[in-house]
Amino acid sequence: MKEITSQQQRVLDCIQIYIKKTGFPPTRADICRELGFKSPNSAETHLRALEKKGFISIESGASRGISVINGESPNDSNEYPIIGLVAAGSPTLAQENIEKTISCPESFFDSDFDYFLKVKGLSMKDAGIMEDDLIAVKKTTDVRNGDIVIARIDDEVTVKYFNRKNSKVVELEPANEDFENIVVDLEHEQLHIEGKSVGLLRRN
Amino acid sequence: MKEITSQQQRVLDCIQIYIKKTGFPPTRADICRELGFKSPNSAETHLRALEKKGFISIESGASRGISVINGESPNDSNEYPIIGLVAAGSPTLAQENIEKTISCPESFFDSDFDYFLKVKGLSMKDAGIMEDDLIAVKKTTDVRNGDIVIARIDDEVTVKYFNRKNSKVVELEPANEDFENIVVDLEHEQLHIEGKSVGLLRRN
DNA sequence: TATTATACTGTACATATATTCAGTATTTTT
DNA sequence: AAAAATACTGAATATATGTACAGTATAATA
Repeated sequence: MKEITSQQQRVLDCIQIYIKKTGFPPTRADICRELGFKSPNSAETHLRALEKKGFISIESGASRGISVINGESPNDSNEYPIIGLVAAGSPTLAQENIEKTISCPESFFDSDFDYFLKVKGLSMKDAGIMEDDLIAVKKTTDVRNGDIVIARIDDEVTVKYFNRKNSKVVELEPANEDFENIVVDLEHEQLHIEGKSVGLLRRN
Repeated sequence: MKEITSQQQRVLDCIQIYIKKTGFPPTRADICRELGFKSPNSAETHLRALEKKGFISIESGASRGISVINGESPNDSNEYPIIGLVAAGSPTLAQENIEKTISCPESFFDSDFDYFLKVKGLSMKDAGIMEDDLIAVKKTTDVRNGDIVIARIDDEVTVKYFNRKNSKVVELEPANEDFENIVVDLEHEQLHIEGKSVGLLRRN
């Protein structure tokens, strides 16, 4: 994406503000009125430049056919389910496990994520994870030592620090001295990594 | 808001999907194409009905001048500033104190809020508030015992539990035994309550 | 039973709108 | 020094689009 000029930035801002106010994009004439241009071609050339540089896309022939690419607060807001950390059973996205959903921008956390997990218990207290906190979980098995993971052994789901000791042993470590490490011998037990924490949300 | 019919719901869904896909609202002809109508007037009458019932608003004369009222994922997403908890100086919304902004739905936390405060130090560790966590702060002086407040004494800003001992003394209590209570004698010191915490956001 | 709302087709037309062409001038890049 | 990009005015035009009018039919309401 090339550099934007200050005038082009003004036009881009104008488009975004117009959409925010009215719900639909401006015409060339609208842009002229907002920014004081006297010819619709002034807007037109700016739009062409913005399109060429990748900031907007223009649907040819369609009136108001402007859409902002990577708009800072576009309709990229999605519904993410809140899943309860039940004692038994993996956190599936099946309807019956979903307590509620939260509307949240896609790029809200540093990494993208798939659902919120509602925490039970205080085993991760010293990591600042309290009861009823919502952990933003990214579904992945690609985890590293020190990551906070959502792990499942048989039907038991827990949130713990991940620590691979060697090819055969993984330790799941709580962040609370009242709890014990869970040592998993991969030769005799199955360990499922459901995902890892990429963020946390607490609502008082 | 009156009851919506199933056909009107189809039209409303069509509009929202169209906007999500293209970035701008559909024309009457677009709606006809999507839903199989053969006359633009079919769309027109549905639009009028939806407007009358309060689901959409129509800008008269403007092409594609449809905007959805209370759209499920509308433009209710606002920019909230992140303010650093500087050792000295109150957290004002002045430009120089704003590190960044976050796009976030207005009703994201249980109460509305005004800004995010980036936490320094571990004095509220046992309340699950860690270094660099973002506290959602609602500007208010209406705080109660047990609330987590953003307090300022002279130029020192801290996050602590609020505890009013009596009419003359307030204690600000950390959630970390390594820290001491701050006892404020209101007759000799000025205590400013900047606001209280209504939520927390952590980005790994 | 009369009236209103819903749910369409089909035609027509004024105007809202995108878009091209012809200029002028300044700045940036090659 | 030439070429390209930027930043406009002004006029012209094809068409995209809203919208009104004329019908038909069924369901809901008063």
